[in-house]
Amino acid sequence: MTIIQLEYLLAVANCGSFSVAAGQCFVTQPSLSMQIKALEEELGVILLDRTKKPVIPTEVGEVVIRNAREALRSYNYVKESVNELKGEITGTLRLGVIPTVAPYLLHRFVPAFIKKYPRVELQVHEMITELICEALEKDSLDAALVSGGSTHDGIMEYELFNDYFHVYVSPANDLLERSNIRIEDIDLKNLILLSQGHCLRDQVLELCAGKRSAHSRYNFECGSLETLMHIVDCTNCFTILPEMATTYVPTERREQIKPLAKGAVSRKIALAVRRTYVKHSIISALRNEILVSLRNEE
Amino acid sequence: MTIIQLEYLLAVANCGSFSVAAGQCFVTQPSLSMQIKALEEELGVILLDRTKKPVIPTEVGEVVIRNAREALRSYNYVKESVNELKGEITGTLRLGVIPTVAPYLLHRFVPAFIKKYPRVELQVHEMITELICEALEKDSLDAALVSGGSTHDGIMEYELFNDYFHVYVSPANDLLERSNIRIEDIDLKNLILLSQGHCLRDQVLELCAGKRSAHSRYNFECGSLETLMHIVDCTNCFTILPEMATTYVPTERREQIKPLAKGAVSRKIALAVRRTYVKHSIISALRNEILVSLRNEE
DNA sequence: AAAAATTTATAACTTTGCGCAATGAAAAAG
DNA sequence: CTTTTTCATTGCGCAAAGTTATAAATTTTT
Repeated sequence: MTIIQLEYLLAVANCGSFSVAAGQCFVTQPSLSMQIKALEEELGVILLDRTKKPVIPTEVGEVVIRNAREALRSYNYVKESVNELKGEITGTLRLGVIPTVAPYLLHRFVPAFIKKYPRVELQVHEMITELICEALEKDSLDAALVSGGSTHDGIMEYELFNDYFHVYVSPANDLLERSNIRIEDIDLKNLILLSQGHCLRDQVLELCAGKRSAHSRYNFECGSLETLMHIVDCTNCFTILPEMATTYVPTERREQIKPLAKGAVSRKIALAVRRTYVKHSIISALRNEILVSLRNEE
Repeated sequence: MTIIQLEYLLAVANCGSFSVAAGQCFVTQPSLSMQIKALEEELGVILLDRTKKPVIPTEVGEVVIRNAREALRSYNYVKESVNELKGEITGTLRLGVIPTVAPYLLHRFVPAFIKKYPRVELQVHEMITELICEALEKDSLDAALVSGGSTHDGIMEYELFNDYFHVYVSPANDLLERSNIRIEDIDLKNLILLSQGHCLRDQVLELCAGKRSAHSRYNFECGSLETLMHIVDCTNCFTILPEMATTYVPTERREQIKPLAKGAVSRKIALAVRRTYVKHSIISALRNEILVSLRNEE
């Protein structure tokens, strides 16, 4: 049983395919297959059910995979601990970012970060919260930028800042005249939402909970806030945006942004990590860099 | 960084010598030296100070060794978990036993155990509690039979049974006439003890705490209870024995054994394991076998 | 203090194991 | 039924880890 074999096993477990896993591990498929086979022979059990598509772990496989993940974690921490002692910020950082944060935050800190830490390979993956949580637990992400409070048990969050909600109103909507809007003023019929899976959608729905009127008859559900705004512009609807997203609204449309009356309504942007995370120094460098970038732009 | 390199590193850390470590790892010394060197080069730090005899870890080395131990633990648990699932009791069990327990307990369960679990290689090491604790923490023992409550923090104890204290009196001593003896009757001047390091010695001293008279003028301190009894026999002294040790006193000397008046004075024999121990199935099989052997002989 | 022994490092050679390319077999998709 | 996809099998090459032999340095012995 080698570390490589465990890595290959986890790769297959993560993506459900020998050939895809082989690609991710940068080896050929036969090479990976042989190693998995050797591992199964040594342990004396079948770990993966190849008859199913996608390939799924057997009962024993589930247990071995769970323990192998833990083993690789502590194994990698040996190297990591040396880097920490040396004060070196080196290695790969796989960062997940939710789609409603990525376009408004990444460009603020990424350039400075990669310049300051040239020995860190930063991999950014845009994905929704649910996938981020899975990935953090599976150790296929090291950290993620998410909306606070939307993660599971095994995940820890470092709060970064508050992101206040605003209403973005169509020029054709009556609310355009108002200087600020109360939640009570909102008519769900004219509210356009992000598609399912986005935590911002859930937060907006939460915000309007208690309002019993029917949802938007348009039922536009789209994947990016930019699209959402464009739809608002050409209907008589409105949507709710986080402050971040309002920064890049062109001047001629600034009038359409209205703060929510009771200003304390916000989401908290947080840096999420596995509870037993390992890359302490890189991640604290990242956290610091994000906070610095925010301070600079205020 | 390979698992082998970490194993070699731990071997050196445990025995303080490259050549001895190589022997323990069943490879030649150059082979081990090369691997350690490769590991140091990869991590970019010196792990071992070879100028000292015995070889000691550097500051970074200490950290790496600690984390490497943890990594190997979880690594080995992958295999172990499969054995548990298969219900197979296989592998090596390194069992430490304190010297005041070994001669009276081992023969009761070892034969049955090795017969019942032929695929377990049982290695018994007689050593004092302090060394046992170190060995459990360093993962160079899997489990140990000790006197309850004498272990450190990272160690967990499964209590097995009570072992009551008795007084063993010289035929020349006045106490010989008594049917039982109170602690108050004990004159420390005539008490013979085991040598330092034995937990039984400390327990006996604890028992007599508060008594302020001088210790035995003979100051015999010996390493085995058998020797202790022989010395008692040819002086006018006495000693305190656990019940286990009285089982094999010849009939003609049985008169010399006196229970302690308040019968609740005992040590508890326990099976000690590291808090994060791994060989669950073997160890629970062992525990069970010991308990069965006790039941059979009562 | 010199000699012997012990311990770690280095060098040359051998073996083992992992990866690759090519190919076969079986199942899923068209 | 054919085509495509996916995993398994085979044979070959290279790199990594092991071995023996030997050097260098330190400790122990005489």
